[in-house]
Amino acid sequence: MGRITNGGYEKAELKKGPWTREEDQKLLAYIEEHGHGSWRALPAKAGLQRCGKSCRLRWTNYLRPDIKRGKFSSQEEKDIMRLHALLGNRWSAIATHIPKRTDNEIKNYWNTRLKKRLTRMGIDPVTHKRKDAVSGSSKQAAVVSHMAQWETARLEAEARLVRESRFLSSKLQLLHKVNSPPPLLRPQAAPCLDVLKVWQATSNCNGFFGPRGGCLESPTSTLNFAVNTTVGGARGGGGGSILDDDVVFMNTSGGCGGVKLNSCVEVKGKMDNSTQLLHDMKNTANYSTADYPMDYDYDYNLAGFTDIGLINCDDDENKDNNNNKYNPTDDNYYGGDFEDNKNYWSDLHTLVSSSLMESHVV
DNA sequence: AAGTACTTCAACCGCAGCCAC
DNA sequence: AGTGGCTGCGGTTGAAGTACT
Repeated sequence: MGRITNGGYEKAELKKGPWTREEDQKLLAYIEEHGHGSWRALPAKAGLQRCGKSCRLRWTNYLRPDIKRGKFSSQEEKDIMRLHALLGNRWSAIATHIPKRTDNEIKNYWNTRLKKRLTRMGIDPVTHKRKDAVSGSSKQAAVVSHMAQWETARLEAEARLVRESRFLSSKLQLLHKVNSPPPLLRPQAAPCLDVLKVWQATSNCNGFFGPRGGCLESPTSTLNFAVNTTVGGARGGGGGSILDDDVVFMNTSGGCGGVKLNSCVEVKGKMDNSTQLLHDMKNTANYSTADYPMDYDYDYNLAGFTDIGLINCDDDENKDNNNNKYNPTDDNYYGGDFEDNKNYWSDLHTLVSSSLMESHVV
């Protein structure tokens, strides 16, 4: 090889390719003992002939104890569909909303299965519209764009929280060292300023708001990870305290068509629990024209989105593959081969697209 | 049984962005 | 402001597994 990449800090003789059990054990043992700290320094300390990047990837995508492996549930499929329709190929953002799944796993699942199924149905997996349909109206495009903007704003807020929590994070890691168990860092439910959460919350579906309360966690969610690393006590259950930090939420004084999203996302002060946060978000979701922070010239009925998750949405349907209630990745699960599942996918697509089309009240 | 095509997914690559200096 | 270290992200690859002929 002899190749030096990434600015030259990754040396050439490092091992590549699949990880062995022994390597996994070394990495796990080291992180359990010390936390990962600097990924660059980790391989030498852990006795691994790998680059830090490879170690990070292995940990993030495979070894972390809070990763759910195995087949995706139908609820997860639907969530991915909705999120992809909204966010596009922003896998890390999507992973933020799919508990215990990594961005890599979701990306693979999309590329190898969901995208193909949509394509075979004549649905453009990029636009989520039927290929023979007229290319979307500008309003629909605006809706998607604005929702993506909203999510972007939220992610920016997340990033800021992460930055601001780093100081505390390092201190807590020290505490972990003293008071084991060390940072196996199971991300607990972190409150999430999340429009999708609102959709779910306003429906009867148990999706993102599981029995534990608002449990939006992702192995790759920097917010979740950081928040939990930082706060430790920021538990789910909807009532857990969130970071003692500024909270971003929607401007409530914008008025219809008046306020750009960027100006709407602002620090409004400190909020002491996610229940309050959710309450505010739900109020926002009640599409009061005056409250809704987007600047297009029609009302945007979020309630339309809540319907997306309602098919097959009872808890029984959401049993994961561990109890083998169904095999959601098997095309046969929905009653035969792909053609037989057309209804399922058609319904899903209809919900995704119709909620975009019909969700505004003219 | 053997060869080929297809599928899956762990892992890699390179870029972008953040941060410290 | 510029630079380098480092991490995170999305696209891509390729080995292994599976299905098909």
